[in-house]
Amino acid sequence: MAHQAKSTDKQIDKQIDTDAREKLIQVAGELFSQHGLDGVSTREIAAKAELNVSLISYYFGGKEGLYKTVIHEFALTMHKYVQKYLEELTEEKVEAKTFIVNITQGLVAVTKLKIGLRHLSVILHREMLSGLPYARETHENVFNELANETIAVFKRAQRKGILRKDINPQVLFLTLIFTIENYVLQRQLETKFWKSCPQVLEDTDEFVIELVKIIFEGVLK
Amino acid sequence: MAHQAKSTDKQIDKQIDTDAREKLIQVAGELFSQHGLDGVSTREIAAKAELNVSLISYYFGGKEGLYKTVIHEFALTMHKYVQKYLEELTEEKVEAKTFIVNITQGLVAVTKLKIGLRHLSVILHREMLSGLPYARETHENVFNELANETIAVFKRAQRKGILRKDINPQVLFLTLIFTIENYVLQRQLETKFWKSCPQVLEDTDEFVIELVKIIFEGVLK
DNA sequence: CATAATAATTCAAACGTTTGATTAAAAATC
DNA sequence: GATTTTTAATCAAACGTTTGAATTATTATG
Repeated sequence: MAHQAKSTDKQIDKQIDTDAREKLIQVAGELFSQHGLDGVSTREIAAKAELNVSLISYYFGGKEGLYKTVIHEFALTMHKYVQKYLEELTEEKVEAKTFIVNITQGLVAVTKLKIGLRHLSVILHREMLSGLPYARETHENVFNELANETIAVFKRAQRKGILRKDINPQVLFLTLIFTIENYVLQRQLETKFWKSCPQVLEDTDEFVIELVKIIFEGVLK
Repeated sequence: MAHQAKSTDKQIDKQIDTDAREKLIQVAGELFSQHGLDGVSTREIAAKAELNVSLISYYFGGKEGLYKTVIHEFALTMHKYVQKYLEELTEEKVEAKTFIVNITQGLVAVTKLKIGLRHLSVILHREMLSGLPYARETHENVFNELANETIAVFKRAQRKGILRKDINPQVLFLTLIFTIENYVLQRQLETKFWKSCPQVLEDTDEFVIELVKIIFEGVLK
């Protein structure tokens, strides 16, 4: 009952977001990514944002509302990039010569986008561990679409003789996306999770190029 | 000050664990894996275990003590298997003929172990996202050891001409372990995270075999 | 253009509930 | 009968949220 208005038909984009609203989303994103929904109190968020606690209820209807908003704003940004990425991939110009280059470029783009939105990648990953209680819709709309299209590209490449036909395209996709997902997560941690692999994780381009080399060309011989 | 005793030099293994103590660890493991440390209350744990709340303080010195115990017991189990797995790998019998078979068997073993300890895999993964506040020691002792030894095996295989020398062994390790880690996590979720890949995730052997095929033999041509 | 009326925002204080932990008594065990 | 285990009752602190007043911004009016 307390969160509403601000859109009077005209002037929608003039002041639809107050400074306080944006600040809360930004600060909450950082804190939620570090400690999870239950690990952060509304008072902590308000204190770090230097705003009054009640503004969380005022703008978002409560703590959960703020959390959902953080995820939703992330989904919007992610969706744009994913769309753009998919449009290039779904072209029928799947050729042997440019295939590896296109795949690499796409993976680098997705990886860097996830790194840019690292806080929200962590939040979404934590959501996954709990069964997506607050991010199910976001995931289904954005990520499953990416999965379907990418797997379709692989199947097309198999038909054209670019990829081995005895490779499971779904496992191929999972291998790529799982590796990139964890790479982004580990990269953003202050604690180096795998002490044996320090410098490898610094340069994203280098990592993705190595990843593509391993997966597409193989490791043996 | 309330958590102690129970080890009177003799009779260590007779009654070192009470029924109540074991029940608390088991129930807490499930709940912590579902909702995280901050998402579960001591009263919830006690209620599900059908025990009194104060037993958590009595046996573990508090909620955090119970949480650490859950992780520690996991580490003990994991450490045994990792040791056993590494002993086989560090043999100097790295031969081209058996290399793929050995690697595949090792990966299947680790994957199935992680699936068997799925609750605790989730807890440890959540810990990772928060910077290992309670599981740093566990991770450094158990998992970095696994990483070092595995990477050493790859380097040895490179020297013997089994693996390509222009492959980064660290990225190779990360690709394998990241993929398996996420495979285990997704597998235990009731929510199918990647709707496009349903049946692929059922059979562990099949998944690992496909993974090894992709990574070691390559996907192109 | 100044002024009144209205709406949107911010605030300190307080609400009732839940939290993890403690206590002292009761029960069980040896 | 002494010790260990379990219980119900209780605690202060922290929780998310609500409140009603104060402040600022916007719109309507003369």
